[in-house]
Amino acid sequence: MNGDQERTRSYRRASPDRRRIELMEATLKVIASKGLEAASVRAISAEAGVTPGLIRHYFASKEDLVCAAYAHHMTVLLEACELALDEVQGTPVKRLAGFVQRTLAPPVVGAQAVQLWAAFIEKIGHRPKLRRVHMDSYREFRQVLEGLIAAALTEQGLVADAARVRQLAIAVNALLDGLWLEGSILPEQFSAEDLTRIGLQSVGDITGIPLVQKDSAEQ
Amino acid sequence: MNGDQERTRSYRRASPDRRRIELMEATLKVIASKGLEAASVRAISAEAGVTPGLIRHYFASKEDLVCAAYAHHMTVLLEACELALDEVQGTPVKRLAGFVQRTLAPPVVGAQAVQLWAAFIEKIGHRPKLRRVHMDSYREFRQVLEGLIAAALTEQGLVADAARVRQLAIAVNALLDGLWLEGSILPEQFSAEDLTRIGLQSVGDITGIPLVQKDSAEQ
DNA sequence: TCTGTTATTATACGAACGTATAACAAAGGA
DNA sequence: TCCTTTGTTATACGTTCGTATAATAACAGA
Repeated sequence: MNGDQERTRSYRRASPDRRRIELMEATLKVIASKGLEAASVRAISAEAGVTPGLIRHYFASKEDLVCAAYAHHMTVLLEACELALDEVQGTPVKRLAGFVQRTLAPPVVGAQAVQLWAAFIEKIGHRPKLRRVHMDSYREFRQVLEGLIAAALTEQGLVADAARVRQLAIAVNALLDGLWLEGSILPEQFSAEDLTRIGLQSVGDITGIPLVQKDSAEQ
Repeated sequence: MNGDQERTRSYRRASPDRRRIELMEATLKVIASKGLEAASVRAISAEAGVTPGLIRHYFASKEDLVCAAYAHHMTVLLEACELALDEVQGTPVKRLAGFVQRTLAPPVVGAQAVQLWAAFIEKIGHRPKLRRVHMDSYREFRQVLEGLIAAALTEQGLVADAARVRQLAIAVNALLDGLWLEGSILPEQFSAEDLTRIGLQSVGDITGIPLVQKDSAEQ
């Protein structure tokens, strides 16, 4: 019935780099969909379509795999974020507004994303490696935000020293974090429009940069 | 050497209600200090000073214990929050400012608190009971915030309909969540003064209610 | 003081966990 | 075509997990 070519070949090799990524992404997928408890070595290897022993061939321990998966996840998110930023053309103010909108919409907002995030946050208290990854990611995200805010302030003719820009970035980052969290955890409570409207309005209030046009005028 | 009265009595009974609470609080303590992975039935019972079998006498399963512990934790937090609110006297604006300060300072801000919170958030995606507890807690917290904001707006002579108050409460709640999160996860990055100053300033910007006095004047 | 109730302990069982090791087989170079 | 390399599977070990059941002991009421 079936092609007999598959009968004789019981498995296929993959390049080491490719296999490592497959295992890390399988880890992320299992944690996001089934939860941390269900993310056993056996479940992860099944998701990746390999046998459990292979994990030990690429990672010294399960903890190493989880740490690598987290770092990989953050790297991908950050790169996607920066790529998306390049696509947003226009004035600095419009770039800031676009960034806020992207942060508060799928796929950034989503149940699986927050599940994954919470799973790693829970471990950060005990794992120095994970803490380091989190610190670096947070710092880089905030620096992107500082750049956007500084440029938008300049465009608006507002003056702000570095300390003030840093403070604004911290506040905006916190606001976006909080909206992202509740929008992801309780999606039935907020519509997508609610989230972006509140986000744009509040970021505008905090920074003093109007991101949402008043009524129908001033387009 | 020791009093021999303890020799003959190998254990002490406790009232059912008392023991239930002890087990729930031991659960919270283990999760907060050692993490979810370490929170086994044996570790929890050891923390509570009893044998593992006793847990099954009070809870049908470990999952039941964890759910009950989360609900208990949220109840205690909310009650403490409301009690603290009663202590803050003064004008509605000062009450709002006091509430923000309390939210962004210990013991609300802290590594163990965020660890506990993340552990439960991670489970919410799979456990309807936990999701319900989270929804109720979030709603109640936001309603407290809405009351504070509405009163402060009225004091300032500002008009706002219910929808706008709700939107402001969502934004303020998100901001406080975000500041609380990063302040708890990376305490070395933010001083306590940073956190409250940014919080008061930003909440003031969002709501249009000045919560921090300008320079040294207008006291 | 005795007796009944039940909170608590003691012990055990099967399953699943992370890890270790040896055998196997797929691919590349000679 | 054969041989070497090593990615991959197969199997197994010891531990710890959540849960179940029987024995024990603390306390209340007669």
